Amino acid sequence: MVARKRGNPLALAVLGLLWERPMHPYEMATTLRERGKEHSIKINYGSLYTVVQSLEKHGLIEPQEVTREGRRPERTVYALTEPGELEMQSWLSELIGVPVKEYTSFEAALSLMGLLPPDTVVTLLEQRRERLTLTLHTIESMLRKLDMSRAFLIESEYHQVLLRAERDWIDGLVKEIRDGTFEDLALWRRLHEERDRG
Amino acid sequence: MVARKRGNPLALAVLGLLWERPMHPYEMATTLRERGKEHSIKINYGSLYTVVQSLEKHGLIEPQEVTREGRRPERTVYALTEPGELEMQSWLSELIGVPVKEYTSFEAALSLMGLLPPDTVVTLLEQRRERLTLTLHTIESMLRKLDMSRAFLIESEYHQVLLRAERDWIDGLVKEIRDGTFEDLALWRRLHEERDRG
DNA sequence: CCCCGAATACTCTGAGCCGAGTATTCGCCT
DNA sequence: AGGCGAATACTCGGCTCAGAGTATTCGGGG
Repeated sequence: MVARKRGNPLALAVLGLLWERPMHPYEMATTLRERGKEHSIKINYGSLYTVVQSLEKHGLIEPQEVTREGRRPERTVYALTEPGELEMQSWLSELIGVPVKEYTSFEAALSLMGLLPPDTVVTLLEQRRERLTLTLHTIESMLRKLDMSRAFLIESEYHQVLLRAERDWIDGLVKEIRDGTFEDLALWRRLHEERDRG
Repeated sequence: MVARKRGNPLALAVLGLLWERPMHPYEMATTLRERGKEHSIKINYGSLYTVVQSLEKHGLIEPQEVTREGRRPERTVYALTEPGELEMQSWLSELIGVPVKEYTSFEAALSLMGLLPPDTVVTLLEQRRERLTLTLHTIESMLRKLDMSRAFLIESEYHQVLLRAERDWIDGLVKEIRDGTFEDLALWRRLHEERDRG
C-alpha cells in the first residue's frame, strides 16, 4: 500500500473523534460544531464524506454497524482501527512539531501592492486595520461570555495573537508610508503618476 | 457572463505581470521566481496554465501573438485587456482591505492537541520553536545578502513578524505547561494516564 | 390535526489544483 | 564529435473540494 497522503486536517479531526468513541459522519460534523472546532478546521459535508471514505479505504477506520432510525437514511457508524490510532498520533505530532509554510492571500497581496498607488494602499491598509480590530473585539467578547476551560480555547488564543501581530505591523507600515519614511516611496509614487499620464 | 470566481492568487500575479508588459506563460513563471515571489505565491505549472486559460476565457487577458524560436514549442504571448486591469485593481484592493480567515494546519493541530499527552505536546512545541527560530535566521541572512529595495521585501517582513509572534507565544505556552500554570493540566494528564492503563 | 420550517443524513457534479511526465534544444566538457 | 545535464515550454490525468441539492422526519403553533 502506498503511503497515505496527509491532506485535509478534517481527516485528522475525524480520527480524533473516533478515538473518543464510534460515530457516524453526520454526528461528527455536529459534534465538531458543538465544540466550536469549525473555527479552526473547515468543515463541510462534501469534504467530510470523501475524507471518511478515504480513511476507510486506507484501513484507518472501519464501519462498525449500520443502523437506521425510523425511515431516515441509514447511518454507518465508524470505529478507529489500531493503524488509525497510530496514524492520528503521528500526523498530529507532525503538525505540531514541524512548521510548514502556509500561503495566505494577504501575503500574496502584499507582494503585489506596488501595482496600486501608495495612497490607495494606505487607505486599504487602514480599512483592514479597522476590520481586524473589529474581529478581535468580537472574539474577545465571545470568549468572555463563553467561559470554557482553557484547553478548548488554545487555538483561538493563538489566532488572536496572530491577528494582533498583524494589526500592529500594519499600523507601523501605514505610518511609514504616511510620513515618507518608507524606502523608495518617491519611486513608487512616480511610477504610478507617469502611468496615469501616459 | 457570470461573476468571475476569485480563486488562486497566482491569477492575480499574472494580471500584475501583464500590467507591466505582455508575456508568455513560461516567462511569467521565471519572472516571478527571479523576483522571489514564489515565497509568497505558490507557483506551479499545472495551475499557471489553467489560470491563464481561465483569465482568457473571462476576457481579462488576450493572446497577442504566437511566436516560435527555433523548433521549441510555440509560445503564446498574452496581453492585459482593460477589464483585466480593472479586475486586477479591484481584486488586489479586496485582498488588502478585507481580511479573511485562513485555516492553517497548526491552528487545527492546536485545537486537537488534547489528543496527545501533555509531555509529548511540550516536546513537540519545543521542536517547533527551534525550527521556527532556524527559519527566521535563514530569512534574516538571506535578506542581508540580498539587499533589495524595501518594496520587494514587504511580504517577507510581514512573514517574519508572524513567525516571531508565533514563536513567542509558543514559548509562553510551553512555560505554562511545564510549571503547571496551565489550566486543567491535571485533568488533561489524568485522561491520558487512565487511557494508557485501560 | 395539519402545515411549515428546522433538523437529519447524506449525494452529486463540476471546477480547480497538483506535480510528475514529455519532448526538445542549448551549451559545455571532454 | 558526442554525450549529458540544465533549461525551455508545456500537457495530462487523477484527486480533492466545495457547496448546492435531495429526501425524509420531527416538533411546535394555530
